[in-house]
Amino acid sequence: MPVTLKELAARAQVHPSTISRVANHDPNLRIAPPTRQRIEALLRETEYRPNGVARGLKLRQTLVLAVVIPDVTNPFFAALFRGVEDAALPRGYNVLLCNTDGSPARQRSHLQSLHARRVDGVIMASSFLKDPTVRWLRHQGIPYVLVNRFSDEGHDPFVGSDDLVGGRLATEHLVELGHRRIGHLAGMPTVSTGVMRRRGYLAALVERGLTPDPRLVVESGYTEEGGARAAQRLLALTDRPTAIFAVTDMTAVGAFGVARRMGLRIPEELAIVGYNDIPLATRIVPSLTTVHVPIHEFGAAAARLLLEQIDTGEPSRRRVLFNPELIVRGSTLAGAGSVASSQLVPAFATE
Amino acid sequence: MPVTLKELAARAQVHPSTISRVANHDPNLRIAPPTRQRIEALLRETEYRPNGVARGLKLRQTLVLAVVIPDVTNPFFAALFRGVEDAALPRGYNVLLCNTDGSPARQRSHLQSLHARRVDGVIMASSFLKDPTVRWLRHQGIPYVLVNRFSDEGHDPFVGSDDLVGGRLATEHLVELGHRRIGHLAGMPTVSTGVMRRRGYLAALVERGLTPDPRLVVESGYTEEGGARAAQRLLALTDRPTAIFAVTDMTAVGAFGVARRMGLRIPEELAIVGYNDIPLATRIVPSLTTVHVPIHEFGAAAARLLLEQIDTGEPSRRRVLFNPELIVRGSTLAGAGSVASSQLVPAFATE
DNA sequence: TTGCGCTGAACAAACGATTGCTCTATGTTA
DNA sequence: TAACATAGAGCAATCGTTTGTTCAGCGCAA
Repeated sequence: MPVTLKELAARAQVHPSTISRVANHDPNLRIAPPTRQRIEALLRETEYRPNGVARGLKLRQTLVLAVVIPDVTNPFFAALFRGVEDAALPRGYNVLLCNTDGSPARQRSHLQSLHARRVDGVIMASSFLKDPTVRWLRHQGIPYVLVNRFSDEGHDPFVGSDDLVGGRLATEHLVELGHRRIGHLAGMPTVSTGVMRRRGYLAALVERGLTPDPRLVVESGYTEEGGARAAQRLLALTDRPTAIFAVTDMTAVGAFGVARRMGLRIPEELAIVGYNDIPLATRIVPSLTTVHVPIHEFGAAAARLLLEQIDTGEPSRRRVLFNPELIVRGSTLAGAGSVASSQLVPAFATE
Repeated sequence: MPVTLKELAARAQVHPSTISRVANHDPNLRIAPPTRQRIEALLRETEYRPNGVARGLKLRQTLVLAVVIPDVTNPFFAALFRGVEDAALPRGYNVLLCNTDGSPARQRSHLQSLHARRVDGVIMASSFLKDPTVRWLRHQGIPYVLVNRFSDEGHDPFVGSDDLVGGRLATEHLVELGHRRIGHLAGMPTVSTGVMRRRGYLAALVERGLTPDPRLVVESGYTEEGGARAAQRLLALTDRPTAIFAVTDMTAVGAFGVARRMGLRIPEELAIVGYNDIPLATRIVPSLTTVHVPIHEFGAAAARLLLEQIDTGEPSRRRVLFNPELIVRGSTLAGAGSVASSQLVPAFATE
């Protein structure tokens, strides 16, 4: 249905290659002005666009990137994706979105499919610490960038923030507020964010002279449901914590729900700190104290790092790190909610 | 880098076409058992996967779909996308995600790019009532399905719900609660959901003997910011409404923020109804009364309708409609929040 | 021995675009 | 006038698969 070079060639009475050169603005093309005009008119008239598939076959580049994440329904990953798309689009790339639901099998199957499609590069935000699929990517020579979660010894191009520092920041804040029993909704031991934030949590406790209590660390995974489940276990303890550091905002939201159903007032009876500063953090009541990371910028930086590798043809080992930043809101400091929120509301609110 | 048919052919001492037939399990292939085994062993050993690009060129199908939405950062569209992916993946399709930010120009540019890539089909959730790009899709013969928003006279394959009914449902609920002055945060007059829900709102008022007041209808668009802006205008009226029907949950959330900053208690001083029932609706306090639509199913049904067209090669005019359903929660009925929420919480909450 | 029918593969033409190279006029210079 | 440079195109290979067709060789019956 769409017009091809051959058809245009027939109509313009020239060879297809000539059309191709005109369409691609070949700089050292010698052509008679009338011929050029005839062809250009035809190109405009037919709105000719080269068949991307044929072009991809010949040029060995598809102008397609892929983003592999656990679940776009999680606002963190949605924002991350936007960062990637916003950076990739001006360069002519389109972006495939692959949700793994945290399943290694689904991840593997996605990557194989992406490889068969010859995508130009992969941005992965769903990697595990020991991740065969990451090694597979490396081995296949597919350009890739890890984002938010690193893998193995960190010998991959990576964009993220220092989760150790972030975990410490969050925990120190709670200690400074006077909390002695601080629980942790921990991520998975197979995921870098999980181990690093937990490590930051433990380091902060020890540095402040508190003795970590293993019963106060409950694995929650990264979903709201997991957070709720874990919070429930934590709050069922006879000597329950007065504060919780949740590995992500979504798990913190899960804890919120449980606290509300138990009738615990936040922050008076239970202080909660999250991680990532997703938009939802300012919409719940009280607003959520959290560790801010530039999510959109994560995606954009990852895209740039990936495109750089694609351009140079060289795999990179660059690591782009952003500083995590504590944002104090109402879930840890009564009154801070409104303060923080008035600082954070968009301009329209002050009209 | 990846292995090709030709290389395998050289190694197996057969012609590439033979390898291809074995790899594709050509049913009427006659081949000597030893040869077949030799080739199959080679295929397994090298983990051969046909080059999708070359395959796409030859077979004229890319096994790629595209989803075009305003913004995946909006939970509604994120869930919609998951619906599409979940239905398309088992059929071997991957899905491109395109965000338009509501800009017709960006939408047009995306579609042109998708066309050049020869995606097998497009699912569009960002269409306008008069939308040249929809007509362009039709004209180009690209299989497509509209979802949530319809276009033109509705002569397109479509998945969604009856927004007129939904708007009426929401408004009737408020009337029945005794509200006389009911405001409407209206969608855009260029978008079907906007006009239909507004029409439903007006119909409900008239049917219940109330006189619509034009000043109570303020255009908000579909973002939280827009909702906040519009709500602010509405609540600044001397004779301000006691209830608001917002065209979407996100705009309702914007109104929530404004109400809170103005110190208005919800639902006592201001009742709010949203639309779509996104997950956020149950996470805010009080939880949001809203018109439920099966978002994930929208996406899945759209994908099925699209694949059906791709399979048959025939454009469809089928319209898949789901019934909108009112979910009463705390933002209109004090106390209903906890009731509704206890009905809606996942199993873990009752442990 | 000729001819026929199979089997088991190879052959070759697409799919559309890109690009180094070749070729033919024409124009220029010696 | 002969030699040569240059402009303006066409030629053809290639990217990796798919698939209709051809073809060589063999067994077997007439």
